[in-house]
Amino acid sequence: MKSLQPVRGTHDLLPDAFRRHRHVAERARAVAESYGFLEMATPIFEFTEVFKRTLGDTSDVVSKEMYSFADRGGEEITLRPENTAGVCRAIVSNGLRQSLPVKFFYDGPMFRYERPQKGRQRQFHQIGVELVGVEGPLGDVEVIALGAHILDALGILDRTTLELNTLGDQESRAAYRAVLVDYFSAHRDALSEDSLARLERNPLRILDSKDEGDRRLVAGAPTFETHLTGAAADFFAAVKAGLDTAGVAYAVNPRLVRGLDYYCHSAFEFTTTALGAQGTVLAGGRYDGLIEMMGGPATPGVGWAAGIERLAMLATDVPPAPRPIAVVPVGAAAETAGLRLTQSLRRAGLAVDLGYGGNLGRRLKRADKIGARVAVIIGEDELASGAAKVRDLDTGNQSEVSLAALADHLAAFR
RNA sequence: GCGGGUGUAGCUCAGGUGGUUAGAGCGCCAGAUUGUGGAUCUGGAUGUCGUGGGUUCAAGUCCCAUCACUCGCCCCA
Repeated sequence: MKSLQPVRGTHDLLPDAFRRHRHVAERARAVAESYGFLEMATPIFEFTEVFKRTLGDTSDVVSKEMYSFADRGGEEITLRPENTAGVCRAIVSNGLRQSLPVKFFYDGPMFRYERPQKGRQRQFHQIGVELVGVEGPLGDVEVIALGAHILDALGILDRTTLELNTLGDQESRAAYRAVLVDYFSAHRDALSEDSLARLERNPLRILDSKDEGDRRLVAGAPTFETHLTGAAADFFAAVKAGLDTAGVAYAVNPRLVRGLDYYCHSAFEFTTTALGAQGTVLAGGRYDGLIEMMGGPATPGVGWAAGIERLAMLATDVPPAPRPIAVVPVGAAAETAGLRLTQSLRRAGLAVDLGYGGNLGRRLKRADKIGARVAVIIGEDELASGAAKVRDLDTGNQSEVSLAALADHLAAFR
């Protein structure tokens, strides 16, 4: 252990930050449920094979970003870098192919061994949805519309752009890939170093290169549109028409490409310019071949994931911290009565903070600092008279309320 | 994994060309107010100057390494 620092790229979530995260997750869950997506969870680690077989050996996630280790039994284990593979594994493991289609929502930590920067951490959190067992474009439309709806519920939809593209079916993609390789190979000397590597591993990736020279080449490159099979073109048209019907605005970006092997047909990204180099806020696509790659029967699927940290940085309307009622006992005799009173108020459904020590002034100061709405003061006088002092900490008004009537009186501050 | 920037108190930051006891504001603690918070006033404590080496009579200041953060690339949420 190196001193008392957290591991690089990991962060503590103290209450203020945690409240933002929780707000994002809760809003998202509520909207997802309104679309019929049910929350579920898979383990945060899986056999390494689950990710290796689905993400593709050449993807950066597999080749350099996985937290992998051998456990005590010698099993090769990996902390999940994303959750789609785990959810699909769970569908097969639990025999859920009997109940397709399934609609899942999830929320949890993911792990990637990356160089941290703004909006990028080694342990981060994602919410996401997976719709498995629907092969038609209506599935894509619903999943994308849900993403837009959640962003809207978080107050950030108007600061994002939905970029949409198609990666076609197997046939289209193979044909286009071959044409692209020919084109870029002919201009090899003009390609950037990064793109030369892409040419070997994932030539489609060259399309969204940020390099100036690459972009000039890309501008003259053959487009995917002209290489789509009729079926793939129809599928894309149906997705666009569905989004129009659902009232979801989008911009077709022919250069949008996904890095992971399992995507086909729809690829989409909600992007923003508010997060520096990390523009993607919510992204996903269709992955019809994934379960088959994993060793299961061919099963279509479509879904997306969104980074909670990124969403939390953009979210508006984050609720303020709750304001408790502070019970302030004065003097040793009142401590017991204070505890008894506190517990009875809590059982009545109120949020109550019991002051822990010091004189009256100190305890009121503490009550003020934690944002208490009212302070209930009980000392010897109050015990004798059977009525507590109730002090409104916003206005400074103070009144006497009989102990028996306290819970009802305070109900207004629940 | 590659390149740039930064690291001084809990937080935000000052500390010309090395020089003796390292500062401010906010926050924190105490008192004015031993049964009344917030405002004000008075007083107090902050700290391995990220860490480890080196140069020097002398290092917060210069050099090297390392760690962390940060910006960009790769890639991605």
